[in-house]
Amino acid sequence: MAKDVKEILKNNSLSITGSREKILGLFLEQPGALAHGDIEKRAGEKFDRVTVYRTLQTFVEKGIIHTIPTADNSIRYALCKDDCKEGHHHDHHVHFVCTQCNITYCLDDVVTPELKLPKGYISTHIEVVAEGICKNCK
Amino acid sequence: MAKDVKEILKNNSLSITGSREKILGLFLEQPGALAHGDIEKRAGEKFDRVTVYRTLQTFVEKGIIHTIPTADNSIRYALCKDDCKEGHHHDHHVHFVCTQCNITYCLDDVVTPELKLPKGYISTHIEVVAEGICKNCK
DNA sequence: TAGTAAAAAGCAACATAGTTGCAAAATCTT
DNA sequence: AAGATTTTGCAACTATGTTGCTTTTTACTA
Ligand SMILES: [Mn+2]
Ligand SMILES: [Mn+2]
Ligand SMILES: [Zn+2]
Ligand SMILES: [Zn+2]
Repeated sequence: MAKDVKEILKNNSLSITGSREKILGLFLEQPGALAHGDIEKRAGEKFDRVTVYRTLQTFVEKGIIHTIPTADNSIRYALCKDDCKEGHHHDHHVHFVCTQCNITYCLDDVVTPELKLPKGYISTHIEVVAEGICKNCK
Repeated sequence: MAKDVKEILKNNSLSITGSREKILGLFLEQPGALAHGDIEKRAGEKFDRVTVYRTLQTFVEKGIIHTIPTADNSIRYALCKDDCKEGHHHDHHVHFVCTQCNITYCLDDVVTPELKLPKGYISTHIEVVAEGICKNCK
């Protein structure tokens, strides 16, 4: 897994540093999304808060992770699929927040539905976040 | 102002106070949603920050306004329709954020679509936020 | 309409979240 | 290994949100 981390960083022309390895590793070793707080708790003992902010920002810009808006106003981050490139994301899938275990899932196979918007509205991007009970908690 | 501020407050058994009149008035006198910052800027000169927080919280609890999650992690608030009651919201509509004028619209006529979730996932609530250009900006 | 109980507002202090500039340290390139 | 470049850590700062307590305002009733 540590090898994968370095490869992903290289593929995105990012220099290999401790914080990037650690934080990217956190995403790879578990399925759900992570809130900034989670990351800070699990990586922030080794790294400065500012470094965590800047690392996440870099990963988002490079298309390595994407953000997920949630109702409680705490941004979550999750790994992108390979087709996301620098400055251009393609994460057109639905997200699911379990109200029991509080895990946020990327439902990669559930495509964002089409919407019939009123006349004059042109949408470039649609975010869908479902809330409920996940397969492990029911 | 279509509806009377005082009447809405009375109907929700809320006492009539300066901050509640002012803040509810802000929502009634314009079509879009308001971020906390907007409200503080436009009402906060007369009232304490804490009062603004508590007033918004009260309005949400009473079903007078609802929150809208957005990608930039700043909660917006918008008026509910009449069928929202204390402790029980029914705002199952799509929201639209214009990337040009930055207004957030409640598209009351666009109902949240059904989703085919993977086996085992049971959703209780779905949020849909579309981003793009609104009818006034195109 | 004045008196009173209850509710809300204001204030201060605090906690958490996020940003910026800059010097020191680490990484990459040759 | 040396130098150029990038990244980090630190400090200081702004913004956002919360809590306990006192004063003020509101709603109600005598
Ligand atoms: Mn996702
Ligand atoms: Mn709405
Ligand atoms: Zn769960
Ligand atoms: Zn617009």
